[in-house]
Amino acid sequence: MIISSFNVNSIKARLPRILEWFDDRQPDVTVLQEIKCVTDAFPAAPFEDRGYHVEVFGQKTYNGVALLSKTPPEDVLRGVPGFDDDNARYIEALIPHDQGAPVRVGGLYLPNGNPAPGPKYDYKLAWMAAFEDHARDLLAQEEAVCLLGDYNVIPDPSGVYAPDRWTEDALFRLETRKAFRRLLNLGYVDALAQVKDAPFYTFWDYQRGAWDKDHGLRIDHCLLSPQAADRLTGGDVDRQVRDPALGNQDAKPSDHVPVWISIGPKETEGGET
DNA sequence: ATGGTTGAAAATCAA
Repeated sequence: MIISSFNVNSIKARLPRILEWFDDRQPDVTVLQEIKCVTDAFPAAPFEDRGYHVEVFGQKTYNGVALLSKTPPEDVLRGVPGFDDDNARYIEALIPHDQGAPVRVGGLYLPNGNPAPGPKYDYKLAWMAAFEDHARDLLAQEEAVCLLGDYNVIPDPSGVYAPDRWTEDALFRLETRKAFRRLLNLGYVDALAQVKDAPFYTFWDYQRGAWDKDHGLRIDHCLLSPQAADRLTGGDVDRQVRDPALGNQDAKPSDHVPVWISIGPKETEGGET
């Protein structure tokens, strides 16, 4: 079962390229971030035509997340429990697996937090604290859990093209990295780091020719509970989706690319692939 | 040191 995440930076502006990627990757579950539309305005039809169930947590102009799955999702949840958030940044559902135990999938769009320090950074840290509480509660259920999306966190220096230039940025500040590390210390596994060799990136700024110079950031992540990590069979970053010269030319690329992992029916011999 | 780009929206704000 392929579980994927894609910060699309507007579902409407990106639709031709998103559909092209869906047809190539054929994910069983996808979470989308920054759809930038209200729930009723989400273009569900082309996804439903491809056999997906569509769950949306929309917002006007900014943010907005969605969860699309080939099997009907159960226990759909919108927002991080117990956190009073003005923004639509989290959606979660229990997804049946055709051969094994179901996987609880949470899709998140963690606040950017810049400029730091300041109120926006305080909001980021508060969001991370609430998410940590929820992630801890999920672990206690002893299920296969996959929490993926745009974390807006660079976990370590390998995740940024010039670490020394980013030490004061909200995505890379020590306090941000420590909050991310606390999630891992709960018992979650950074799945992409398991299946790929560093360095690799998932985002390239639109400005300053970042793509051409490969000035990227690793900020989209997939965290797995032990029960899910034991079933990890693969994963990758679909980097080609960022190339303006490739793919459907009816739309420009997002500044993020899709990431995906594969979850098998049961525990794999020796862990990974 | 500044500027460079994109999207939604209607002047800027967020990224």
